[in-house]
Amino acid sequence: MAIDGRSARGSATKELILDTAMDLFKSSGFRATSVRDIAARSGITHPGLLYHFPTKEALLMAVLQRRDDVEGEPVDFHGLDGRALLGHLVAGAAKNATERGIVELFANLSVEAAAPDHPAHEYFVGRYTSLRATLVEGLEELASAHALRPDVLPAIAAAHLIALMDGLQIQWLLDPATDMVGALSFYVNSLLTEPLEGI
Amino acid sequence: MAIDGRSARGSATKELILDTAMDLFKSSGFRATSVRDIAARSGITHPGLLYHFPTKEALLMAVLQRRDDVEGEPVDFHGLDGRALLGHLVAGAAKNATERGIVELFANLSVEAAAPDHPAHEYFVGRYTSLRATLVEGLEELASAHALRPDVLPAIAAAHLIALMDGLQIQWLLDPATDMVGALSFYVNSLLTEPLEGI
DNA sequence: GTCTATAACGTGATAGAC
DNA sequence: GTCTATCACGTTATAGAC
Repeated sequence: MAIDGRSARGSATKELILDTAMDLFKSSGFRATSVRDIAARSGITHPGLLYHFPTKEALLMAVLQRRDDVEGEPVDFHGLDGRALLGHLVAGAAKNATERGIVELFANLSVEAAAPDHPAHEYFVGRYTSLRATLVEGLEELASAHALRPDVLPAIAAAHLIALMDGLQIQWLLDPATDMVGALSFYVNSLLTEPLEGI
Repeated sequence: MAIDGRSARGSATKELILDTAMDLFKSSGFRATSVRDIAARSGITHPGLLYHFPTKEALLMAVLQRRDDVEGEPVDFHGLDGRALLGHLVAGAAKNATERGIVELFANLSVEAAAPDHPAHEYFVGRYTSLRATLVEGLEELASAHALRPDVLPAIAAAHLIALMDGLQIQWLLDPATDMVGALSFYVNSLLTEPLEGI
């Protein structure tokens, strides 16, 4: 809403801190990264950092929010037709398979944030609710276009798709030989009367 | 191998510590539980505990091992025919839905243990490998009995089943209204020519 | 507004008395 | 086998200089 893109989000120092934090969260995970580490790599001391972000968890939330704002990735699938939506899902899995750090981060956070008192709890609940709703919508659209096999229930298939993405990530983290993309696209195609092109 | 069942596993104090640790790991998770907490609830001091289990991680491994020994649950599905195997999978999900603490514990550990240097890494890799192999075996048996729909690939379906169990648990932890058992049994029945009785 | 210095606490782990 | 005492470290948070 501001005229220059910077003041809308905060100072340059804030941006630097956010970049550094995201890097370290990716490569080392949230819990294993200390506020001191992030501060040192940002060229300031750790209380200096805590002036900008009062707690480590506030910093985490800012990183997550900015990732959504910048990449628009996690749930911003609206406006796509059903087949494109499923294609993006598979493409997202393929992209994840090139970034182990961020997969670890989100896998860890998803389960950490299961605790109702976790600072990112509401964020993840909203993220999952929104993604699920988008998927149900896309699948229902496909159903009315007779592009879905007749025994597919959109509500259940949506839960399956999300569960497969999460669960396959765990298997892939434990054993990098796991073919996340192959397993996911096999399921996607099992929903459709006509297979998705190019996968 | 010892004559009385006790000395095979350790002293009564060890058993008490293991019980207490499992309780606390279930209710608060591994990382949020301190060695001091476990020791206090066991009626000893924390160096007293560390005499029996030299590190917190050694204690964790002992808890995991004992759970396997006592319940024989996680991967000891051998000797079951394919349909019974799938039934036990669904029954396990139903049982999990009554014990939030242990679902949180294993969900947390699965992703924590994705790090190759985690003390439980090999344990979880072995656990997943073994479960997957058992499932592939059971599904192949069903395939040769023509009990499987013709387009089902055992290797992929096995990965799907494990991923669905893990992924649905995450959704259920974030939103307890999630129907883990329904979603899992729907997938199981979608594999079979004849639906599983009683689900 | 921004940061340095420091506090106050909890953690896992160890040394050595009993 | 269990204890007291202590260590070194990481954590969040605050007081106050610039």
